[in-house]
Amino acid sequence: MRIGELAERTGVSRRLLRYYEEQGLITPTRSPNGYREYGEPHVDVVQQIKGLLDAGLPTRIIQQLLPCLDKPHTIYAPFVTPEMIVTLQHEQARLSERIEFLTRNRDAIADYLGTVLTVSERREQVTS
Amino acid sequence: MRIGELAERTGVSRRLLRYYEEQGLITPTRSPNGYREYGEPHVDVVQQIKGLLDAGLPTRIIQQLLPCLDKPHTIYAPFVTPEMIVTLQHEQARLSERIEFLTRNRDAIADYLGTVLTVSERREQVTS
DNA sequence: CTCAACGCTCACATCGATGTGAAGGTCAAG
DNA sequence: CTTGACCTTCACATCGATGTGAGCGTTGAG
Repeated sequence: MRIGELAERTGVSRRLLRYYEEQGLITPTRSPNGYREYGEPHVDVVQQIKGLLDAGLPTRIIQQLLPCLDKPHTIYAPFVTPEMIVTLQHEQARLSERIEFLTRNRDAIADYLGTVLTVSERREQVTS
Repeated sequence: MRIGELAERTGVSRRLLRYYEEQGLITPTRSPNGYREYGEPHVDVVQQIKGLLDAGLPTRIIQQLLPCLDKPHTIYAPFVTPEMIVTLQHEQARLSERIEFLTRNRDAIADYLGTVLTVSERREQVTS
């Protein structure tokens, strides 16, 4: 498919799709006329990128993460440098921290909403 | 305490502390000489802000979140507008999505590392 | 008294993610 | 053959989060 369709199906602007490419996150092939050609898998990858991006990860990191995020692991140990492993472990830890932090905050909001809604409910009963 | 100490204790630059204030996230008092004066609780609040910020939330949202993130809920239902509640619920849902997404990705990395490390371990045994 | 270390404001710079638009190529339908 | 809807590249603009530094006030120690 071409860039327009991919943009529509992923909700990511053409501009950004080209940007992701420029950042080395995706590498579409080119038709003879120079148009970018994307395959079906690109839809998921772009969603992935989008998600990681607005989770606050920079493209630099995403680039390192992507290769190990597609299900059938096509890259084996021989191709993975020790530095890569360290980076991954590091990034994994950061993700865990992030998750814990967000969970704590979400739960705090839940608490708050729980209290607030209970109170306004009680008031409703009184005034009715 | 003054801005320098707070910066040092939170790892957030003076510049950013002033920026947070400008965005309405913290409101230090002022000494007679015009210096900002922070209290002990500000340390935690700033950490909170920092965390939410690099989890990708914009200051605009953080501003709405903060009031319901301090433990003793000092603000009750009467002061909470229905719009606020809707915003909070919305933001809570977004946080949940984010958490799920990050968790999936972290687990994928864990998987990958598991595979990779197992393989290189096996190779180690063979070559040794 | 003076100097270093801090504070203040203000403004301009940078960086990454995005938008927007110009100038032009490709192609299918009328 | 033209027109409209795509595509291309390139460049400049914007936005939020940050850095940097100028110019100036405050304060405490030597």
